[in-house]
Amino acid sequence: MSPVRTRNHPPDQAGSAGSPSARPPSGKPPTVQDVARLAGVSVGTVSHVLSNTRYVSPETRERVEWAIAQLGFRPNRVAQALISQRTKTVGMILPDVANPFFSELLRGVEDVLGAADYAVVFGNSDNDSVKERRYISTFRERRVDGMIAVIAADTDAEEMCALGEEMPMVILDRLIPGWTGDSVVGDNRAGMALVVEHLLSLGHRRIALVNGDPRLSSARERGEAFKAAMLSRGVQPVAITEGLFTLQSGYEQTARLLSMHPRPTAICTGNDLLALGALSAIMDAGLRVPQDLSLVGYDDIAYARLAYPPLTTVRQPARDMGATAARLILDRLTGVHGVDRQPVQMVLKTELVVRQSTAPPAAQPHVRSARRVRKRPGSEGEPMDEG
Amino acid sequence: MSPVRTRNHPPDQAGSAGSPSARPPSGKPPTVQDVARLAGVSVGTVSHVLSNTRYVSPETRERVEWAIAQLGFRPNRVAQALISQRTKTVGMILPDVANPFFSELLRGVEDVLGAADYAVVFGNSDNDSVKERRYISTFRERRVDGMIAVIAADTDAEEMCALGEEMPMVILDRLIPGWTGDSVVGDNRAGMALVVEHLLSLGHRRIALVNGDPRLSSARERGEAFKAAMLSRGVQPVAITEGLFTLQSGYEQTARLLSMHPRPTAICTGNDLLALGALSAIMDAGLRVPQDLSLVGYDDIAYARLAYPPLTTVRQPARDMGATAARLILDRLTGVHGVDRQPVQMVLKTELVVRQSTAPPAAQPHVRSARRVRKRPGSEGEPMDEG
DNA sequence: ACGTTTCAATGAAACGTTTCACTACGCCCT
DNA sequence: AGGGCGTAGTGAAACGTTTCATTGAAACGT
Repeated sequence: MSPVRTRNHPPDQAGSAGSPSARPPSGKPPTVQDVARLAGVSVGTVSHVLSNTRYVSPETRERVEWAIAQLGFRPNRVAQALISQRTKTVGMILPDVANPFFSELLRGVEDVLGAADYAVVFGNSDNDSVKERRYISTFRERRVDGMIAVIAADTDAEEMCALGEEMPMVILDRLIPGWTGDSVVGDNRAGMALVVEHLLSLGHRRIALVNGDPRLSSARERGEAFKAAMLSRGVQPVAITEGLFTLQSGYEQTARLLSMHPRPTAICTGNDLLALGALSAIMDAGLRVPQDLSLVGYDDIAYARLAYPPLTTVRQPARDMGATAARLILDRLTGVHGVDRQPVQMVLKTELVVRQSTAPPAAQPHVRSARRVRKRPGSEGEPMDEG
Repeated sequence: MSPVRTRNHPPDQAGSAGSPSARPPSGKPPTVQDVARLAGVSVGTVSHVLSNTRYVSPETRERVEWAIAQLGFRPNRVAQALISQRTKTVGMILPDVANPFFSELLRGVEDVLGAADYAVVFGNSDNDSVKERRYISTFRERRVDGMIAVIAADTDAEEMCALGEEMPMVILDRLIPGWTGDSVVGDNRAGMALVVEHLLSLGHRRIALVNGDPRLSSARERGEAFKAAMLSRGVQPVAITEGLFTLQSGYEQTARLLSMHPRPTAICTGNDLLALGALSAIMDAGLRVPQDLSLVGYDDIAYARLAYPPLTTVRQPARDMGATAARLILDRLTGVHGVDRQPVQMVLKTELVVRQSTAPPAAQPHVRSARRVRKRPGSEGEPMDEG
């Protein structure tokens, strides 16, 4: 049929051509050179076959593809990256993958980038801007094509902006004053407003807020929205306390609140970890949720629903947020707009998920003896960490 | 003091030498060439200064370091990788980062590898061997130095072994028959034996097991250990059911078990997600834990402790397991033993964590009307996913 | 004074791709 | 017949490092 070229072995039999590991175990993986030699063509031609970069005659193409299959050749992406100046890699910085909210973000990021044949490298900053800087530095040395970051509380804005000038970058979940590039956040103000609305409409008037670190925009915005929503309805917050976005901090802040007289009838929190910590403190105090006290979380991590009682909370579409950030990066990297489209700030919708941790306030709050005393978490050698 | 070399600008003033961004924004990052030119030396010398690969005279070294600082030079790791054939990158495959057990593993891996200046790239297989294969393939193209994998249920053993021949590889959490390379697992048999021991000594005799996919070694070993431990004490399991390691599956399996007459007095589970699902089913049936039924989890994910009641469970040192796997990889990559040391199978200790979901069985199990009926999870548009 | 050794630094090759300028060749047109 | 042209393929340069053989100079011994 096709004239057999004579330079080298033609694909005489398709017998072993389908087997991807038919190459001799020569130690090192085969290169385009090997393929070119076996197919009897130049390396340029092999490259063009691989990347569909130019027309190659059917016979030649077939020979090359046969040689590729024969050798089990896989292009070396390191070399590709060096020449093309694109690693098809995106770096992600987040405080802690073990935190369910962040791991959900990461999952969303990886879903989108993985499907686009990008690799994700990530680092845990532990909310420490020094670690954060270190990861950013190695990511730059590795020539990632872009970065997605959930920044620490004390991250330097100028530094980030400078970085944003250098490569596509998306700030995720937490804004930073002065950042003018792409960002993806949940609608913190709307979310917290829904919470306040919910509690007020249940009849609560003595409402407190247990919040995270107010240097984080997420905590700050939720805190401000809490105040604003309360005041706009003519209700004064009974207390606003701040700490970290951790179980431990939730426990401690709440324990303090519970000693107020009179007690709040409802507690809002800056995230679900705080709420779960609060729940422990409330139970340890011998109080019931929601009969004695209503409690609301924020984020709707998977475990909010599994708590007892299941937490009323504000759902943030964490996976979606991650996916959106990834799509923004991809858009800059491969999109038609090019790197210099207008920066966008995506604010994703949040919604109130009413479960069983909220109810109308008791007619008159009463102190009751501990119905069932749990040991304080942190005893029996179980420190309350960020979980 | 030192004779000023005349080829180029000497470091006349240290004034701006400390500022890392003193270079002109020339578009592309500076290279060793630029540094060499500015310092008036050859690129080879710059390389030796950077990697401490040979003695360089103090004056020359100083000039080079000055030039590096001046330009804000950072070595291009892609080029380094190409020439050195080592990317200082490790690939990790896991079923789902959003699963707290796996994200904890990943955290452990990243802690160790990040500290050793390795980057971690990862992919979610969703327990699908096709996706898994795809990630493995791209990781190979990217020339990762090694891989750590939590494999899917139907992963091909031969394929993995072949891969293990090619690069350092550690199998994590789930063994695979025929795998002879490094592996890190928790001591599933010992862990489950502790559970059985605990329940028996509380007086339980009607004990059931709710398990995950028995094609996974983790599920299989726990199941076998359950049977063995029971039988060795002369007690027959009342039921062993299998499904997936998910909340949903835990709910469904347990719901079925609860319709048995007489009911089991205790339920063991293959992991905490199953246990949390079981907990929902039990509460939906109007039963109390531990008064009517004892329940035990496995893994001790962070949320086991936050459930109501806090779960008695077997603690697996997930972060440690990840860290150990990472250290094994590092040992092969940089260790004194070299790549060809004997493979090791690390079996990490597990321990029973007794919380409040277990108690002696009621004198005579009775059916009681629903004390408090929770809506079945999965209603109100909240599917019970893997969480 | 001359050959040998040591030392610091140089310049080119190599890593495995992509891309670009070039070539050989057949074809068409006048 | 000869020039122009489109086509399929070639070979070398380039990417930014590391490494290795080489060089030039200074030091040293006889």
